[in-house]
Amino acid sequence: MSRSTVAQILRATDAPGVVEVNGWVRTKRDSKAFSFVEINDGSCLANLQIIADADIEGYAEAVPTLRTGASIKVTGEIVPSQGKQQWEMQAQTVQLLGDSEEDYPLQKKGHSPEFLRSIAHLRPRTNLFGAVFRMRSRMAYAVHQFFQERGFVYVHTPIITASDCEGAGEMFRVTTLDGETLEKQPDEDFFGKPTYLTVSGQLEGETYACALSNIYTFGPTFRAENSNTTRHAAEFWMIEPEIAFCDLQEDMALAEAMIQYLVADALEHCAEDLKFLNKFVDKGLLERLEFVKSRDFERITYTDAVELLKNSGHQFEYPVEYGLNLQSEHERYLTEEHFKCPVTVYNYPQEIKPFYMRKNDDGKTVAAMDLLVPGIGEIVGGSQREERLDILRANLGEHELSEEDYYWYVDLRRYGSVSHAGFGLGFERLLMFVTGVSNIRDVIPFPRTPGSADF
RNA sequence: UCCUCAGUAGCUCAGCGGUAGAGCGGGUGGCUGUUAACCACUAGGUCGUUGGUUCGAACCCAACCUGAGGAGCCA
Repeated sequence: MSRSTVAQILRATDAPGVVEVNGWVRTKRDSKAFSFVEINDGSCLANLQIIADADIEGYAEAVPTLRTGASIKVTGEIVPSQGKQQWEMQAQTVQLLGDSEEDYPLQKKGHSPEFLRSIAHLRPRTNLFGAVFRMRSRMAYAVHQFFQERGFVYVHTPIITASDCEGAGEMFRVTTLDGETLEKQPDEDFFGKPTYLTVSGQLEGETYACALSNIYTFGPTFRAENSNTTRHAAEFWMIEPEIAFCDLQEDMALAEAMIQYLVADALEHCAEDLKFLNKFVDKGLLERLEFVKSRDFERITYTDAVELLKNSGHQFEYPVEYGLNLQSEHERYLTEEHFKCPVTVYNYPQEIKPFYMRKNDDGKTVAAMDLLVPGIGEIVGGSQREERLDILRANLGEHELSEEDYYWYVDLRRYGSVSHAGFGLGFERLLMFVTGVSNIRDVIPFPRTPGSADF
């Protein structure tokens, strides 16, 4: 007899016969002579309903005291259900694998996401988190598929780094020294110099793009910002492609194509989970995803966006002025009110952007872009990189950065420099967009946020 | 970091100055096909912490802790 997953059984077109299945009890309903037991093994959203007659092997030991959360092994024949599901199991034997104590916190009823965060080790057993994390896995696979199909090379940039990708945020210090030694003898540290957890693999990624042409990274990223919002985490996963012989227009096109590819992949491969999320989490989800999949994204320059906002007649809390950063409310207006679709804003004033972004011919702006989506805001940030040696050196000076620290980055411009561009896509923000889940802490298994690193 | 709101049973919440409540979950019993099953009975609480006001505080005041939402920073 073969061991089956719930997904294999429920997706069968022909009756699978007698099988063994293992899982965790979601709910049980007793009658006098038999019990209904529903089990879930995470292989899909739906449960398998098991009919356990009171006289089968193992019933007396296992079933009467069976509680939600317990793990069981059941064998039996898969038969058409008399109820609303297609298949159910007529059990022949049942065995308790692991009892669940009576204070098991997950109930059949809905729980708040805040409560479920406090039991992050058990929340994957819920429908919501099962759906989210199956989709997380599928989206990670689709990211690789998207780039591999296009001939991109996957590069593992370092987690521990001595270089700061300016503009990316505060860094976590990595050290083996105690506080006092760290202050007095920093050169005695493990690496002989101050080191940090990476805030971006971009600078290292550029070096590989300037050799392998098209590369991407996909790995954990760390920001020590004291950010307390629904879309920031101290540890998150980021995808950073870097493309040689590429300008900003191509860069934007790649970012847009990637979002559409991932949305289409989710619609095709996560239909059951999406249907659930559409029903219980975000009623407009499926409609929005279908829309994003098929419709071209909008593009607007920063300068035009500022004009548009100024002339919108809309009262904003914060001022709209050339040279100021666009606030959340401005970005929301663009993507949610005005265009009502994803929008890429590009060509930002150089004063508000980091040293490595390429100066445009107007002398005022740099070739930067942010891709904004409704409900979340910025999901992608990218730019064409400054490939001209003299201008890059001048930029370093203007930002009071030392060329010594960045010598290897500058070298790329000394030996066969080429135009190149790239972007960073926040994997969790993509997941929020694709699942409709509104808090980043609910799309990463064990979220790390200021003051919180449990589990 | 700033602003706002909230902490009462395992969970969701009611009570808002006068003896601590409900539904669900748990336990016990019943029920021949259920689907968040149903019916009956039952156990379960330092009302976030500390201090204050009051004859009396879950309730009013202060500080702190924890959580959430918004802002900034960004992915």
